[in-house]
Amino acid sequence: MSGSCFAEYLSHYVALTEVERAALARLEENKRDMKRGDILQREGDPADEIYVVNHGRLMSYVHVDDGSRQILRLYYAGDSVGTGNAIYSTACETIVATEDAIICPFEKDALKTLLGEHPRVAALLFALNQAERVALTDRLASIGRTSAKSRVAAVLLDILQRLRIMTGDAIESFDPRLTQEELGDATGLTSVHVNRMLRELTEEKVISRKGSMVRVIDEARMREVANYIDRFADLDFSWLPDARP
Amino acid sequence: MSGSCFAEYLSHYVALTEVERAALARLEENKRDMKRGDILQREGDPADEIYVVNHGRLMSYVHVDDGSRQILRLYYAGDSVGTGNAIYSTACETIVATEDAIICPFEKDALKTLLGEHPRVAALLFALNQAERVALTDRLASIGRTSAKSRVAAVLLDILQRLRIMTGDAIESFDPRLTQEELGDATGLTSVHVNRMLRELTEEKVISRKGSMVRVIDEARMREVANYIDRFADLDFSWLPDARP
DNA sequence: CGTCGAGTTGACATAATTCAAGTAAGGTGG
DNA sequence: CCACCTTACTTGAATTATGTCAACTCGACG
Repeated sequence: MSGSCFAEYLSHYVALTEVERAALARLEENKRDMKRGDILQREGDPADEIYVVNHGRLMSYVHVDDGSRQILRLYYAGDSVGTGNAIYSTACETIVATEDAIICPFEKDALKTLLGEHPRVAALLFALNQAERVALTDRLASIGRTSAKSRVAAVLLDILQRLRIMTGDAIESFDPRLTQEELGDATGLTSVHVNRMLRELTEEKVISRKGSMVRVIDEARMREVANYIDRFADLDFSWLPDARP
Repeated sequence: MSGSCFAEYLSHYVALTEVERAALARLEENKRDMKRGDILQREGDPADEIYVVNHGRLMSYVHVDDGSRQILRLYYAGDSVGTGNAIYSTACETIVATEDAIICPFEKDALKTLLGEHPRVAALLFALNQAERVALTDRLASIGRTSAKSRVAAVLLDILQRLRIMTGDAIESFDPRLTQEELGDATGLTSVHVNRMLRELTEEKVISRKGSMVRVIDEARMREVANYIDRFADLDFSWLPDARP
């Protein structure tokens, strides 16, 4: 099997050397199984480890005052999770599996070695951090400045886009693996209102739904509604340093 | 004078070697003056350069559909700005000075050199990216899940906190250097509503205002209202690799 | 076959926006 | 130094988007 999901995911962007692949694979030596709903870490837990998703999907969230929560990110195979743990001694987000998953924990110290010995990988991680930063700012704009319908469309497109990259397929139909309540927690809405927005999108024939599956019928319209920006269209990794010989 | 604001800022967290300082200072060799309102880059501009703030304050924002905008971040001396440019060929955010400023542009290629030759600096930048990521998720939770008053309080506290770190002083009075409209663009509110929230905070004696100056009178209450989390209290840089000899 | 969580829908409540009409403050040219 | 302009701030009234509450349906599962 693939030695490392992490390496495989990074390979989408840059051709890795064998040495680099091996170094990345070392992060995935340990595996841990998770079932849907299992919690990887809670806010406030000691933050000793970072994780790579080997299989399945997870999400991270934080609680706010009144008991509601904000979903921060969704994670897929190849993503690193809990990277914030690198710089904090306690976790600042809760991480939970949204479907059965396999994750690979590694000690913070392994980062030290990796970054110290593989400058190009360090640069690549820096680059991916930037991508994540931009993804977060896109969500900030979505939640801060767009309508409920737009936000719901945006989160759905976001998931679809990521699944396409993972599978390599031009799918239009997918399972978000989030309840309407969770979609609400991701978009800053209530589950009731998410439901109404889904209904409207359905009535307008932008999407259709069957069970938990969502099919994007009119993708152009969907992107328009969502204010969607394809951040993968424009990537530039030309400046990465050369691999160390 | 200080060779490098960037180095100085990083020194808050890690003792840099002379070699590292010199490498960082090299990024700040060129200086460019800006006046309040000057635009450093616009969304869609070619993204060839990254910047370090030498002096003054800036902000970044994106436009959304209907002509409104979302302010993404505020920048202060020592911050790197436009780091997203590293991985995109066109800029994804507009950057503008909120007061007279001096910024130091450098080519993406300089990053290549820096990250390749100074692994510990690379690790430190990785770490700071994580801090920025967490700051963004805090704002996501603030905008997605808290009331207007809470959001306004949060953005004010955020600015105050950063000014304190910069000046090293325990100030309670400061000038946000943002109009109420801009505060609205940062929090996802209208300027009218920002005004009302400021009034309420004033009436409740949490803050007082004179001209554009804001004074935090009851900081405990302010933090409570804002749902504030001090992300600087809990930092852990112990895992950084050693400086290269 | 009953229970439980998720989804659905309507009626109503409320936070925040929009519109509109002002006031204060700072900058500029005469 | 004053009159004028402009931009930001302030406030009230009406409107709208979204939230709240409550009831009901549906399908999964033991």
